Amino acid sequence: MTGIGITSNQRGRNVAEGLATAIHEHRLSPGMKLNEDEVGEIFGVSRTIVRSALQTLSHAQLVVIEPNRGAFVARPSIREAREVFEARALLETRTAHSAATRATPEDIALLKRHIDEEHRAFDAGETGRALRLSGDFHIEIARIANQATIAAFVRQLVARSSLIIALYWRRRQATCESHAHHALLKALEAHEADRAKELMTSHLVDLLSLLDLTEPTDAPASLKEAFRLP
Amino acid sequence: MTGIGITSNQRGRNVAEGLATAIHEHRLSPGMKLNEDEVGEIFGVSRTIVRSALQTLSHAQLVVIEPNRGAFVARPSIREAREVFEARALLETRTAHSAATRATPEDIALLKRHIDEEHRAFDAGETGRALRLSGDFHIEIARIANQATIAAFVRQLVARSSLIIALYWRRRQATCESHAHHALLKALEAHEADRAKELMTSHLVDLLSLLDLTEPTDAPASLKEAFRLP
DNA sequence: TATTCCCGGATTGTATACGATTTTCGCCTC
DNA sequence: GAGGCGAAAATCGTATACAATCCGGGAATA
Repeated sequence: MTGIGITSNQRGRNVAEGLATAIHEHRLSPGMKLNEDEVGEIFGVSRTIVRSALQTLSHAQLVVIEPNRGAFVARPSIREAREVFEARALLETRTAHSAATRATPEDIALLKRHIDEEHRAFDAGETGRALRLSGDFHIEIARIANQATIAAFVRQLVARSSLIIALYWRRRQATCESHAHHALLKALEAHEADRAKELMTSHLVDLLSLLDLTEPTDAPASLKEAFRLP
Repeated sequence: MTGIGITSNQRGRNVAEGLATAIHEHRLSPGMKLNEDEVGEIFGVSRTIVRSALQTLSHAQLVVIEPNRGAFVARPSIREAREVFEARALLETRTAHSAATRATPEDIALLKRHIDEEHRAFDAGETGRALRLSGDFHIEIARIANQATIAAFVRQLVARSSLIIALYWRRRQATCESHAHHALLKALEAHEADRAKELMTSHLVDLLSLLDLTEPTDAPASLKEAFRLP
């Protein structure tokens, strides 16, 4: 569930999701140019559809459209990085709290499977997929909280976090992640709302503190290889 | 500043703003069909631009696009109404608090002028404009809080509130509004952050409690008359 | 009269054509 | 070799054409 906003346009939605997933899995890096013809060729659609998808992504702030110059994968500034995590702390303490009071055994089971899969992906060296799954964990909690409006914001912020991590994450200890998620899961399962809230706060503070918020190095790459085409 | 998300498309942006303002001022009612040709004719642009604008508005959840059926001004459900005000309470307590610590004399002066204009519009019987200005007051506070990420969310929520009010507001005492705004202003001016926070909370709770959250009556109308065309 | 079916008009979905703008790159000058 | 200039190529912005879909109304039937 790598959801962006609601598009009516089914094909445009598919393209947007494809690009978003690639961004979440760090196959597309911040700053990369998204040429309309090229994207269209990759997904087998016309520029009309591609433009619709790019507009969708720009609303989610995953993409920046520069007039007459084209669309680029967004490069969140240091300031934006802080803002995103601050907003997440504000919103996700709420979702964690609410999810703890509402979580059903099925929800817990789902989250467990999520963590397992995240672990497996990480052990298999599929760091991109692991990263995406780790974001999905937060989105799942927002869904359980049963507040669609806030959940939509969280989805957006998690997506942007993925770009922030791509830009500012330089250390390699990605393991702490799943420990924090496991602790959160336990709190949710025991319906300890206040504890879940605190765990979420410290988890997000941890994440932010692990970032190296200095000017990022450039990391260009090719669009086609992100989608494994010749 | 009736801002929606960032569109590159300048013309599409203008159309989106025009429609959004009309929604804020209750000239376009929830459920109204937004025919692409008709909108295009009103703004003097082709359907390409209109579609872009409608997509923008659908991301802001001011418009719902039903595949193969067209775009309609959104009709927030009772549940959505509660969710929006709950999210606003969460986000705007933060913006109020932060704005109170940061507000400069210029900010205060701007807010004062805002309230005055709101008053004037209300006294002049321009309830639509008064309504929009009252929303802008909240957006201005979010701007002063200097947290662009949260401010963008607040803008969206304020815009949706306008639809909610159009649907569920049945009493006629719109006066309480500006009293609450005035009290808030005083707290901001005195840098009483905690007080500003509490005032904001109770203001939003008040607003929600003044709504009649029962199934709304239909209120159809014509698109062209919303823009005063023959 | 109520119901179903089918067709024509209206409206949306998508591709494509063409003008506008930017980018690239060879060439000239200094 | 650096820098500036200009034309060609690449790319984006918008309108329009055509296909796909939906909607409403009238005829046929029971």
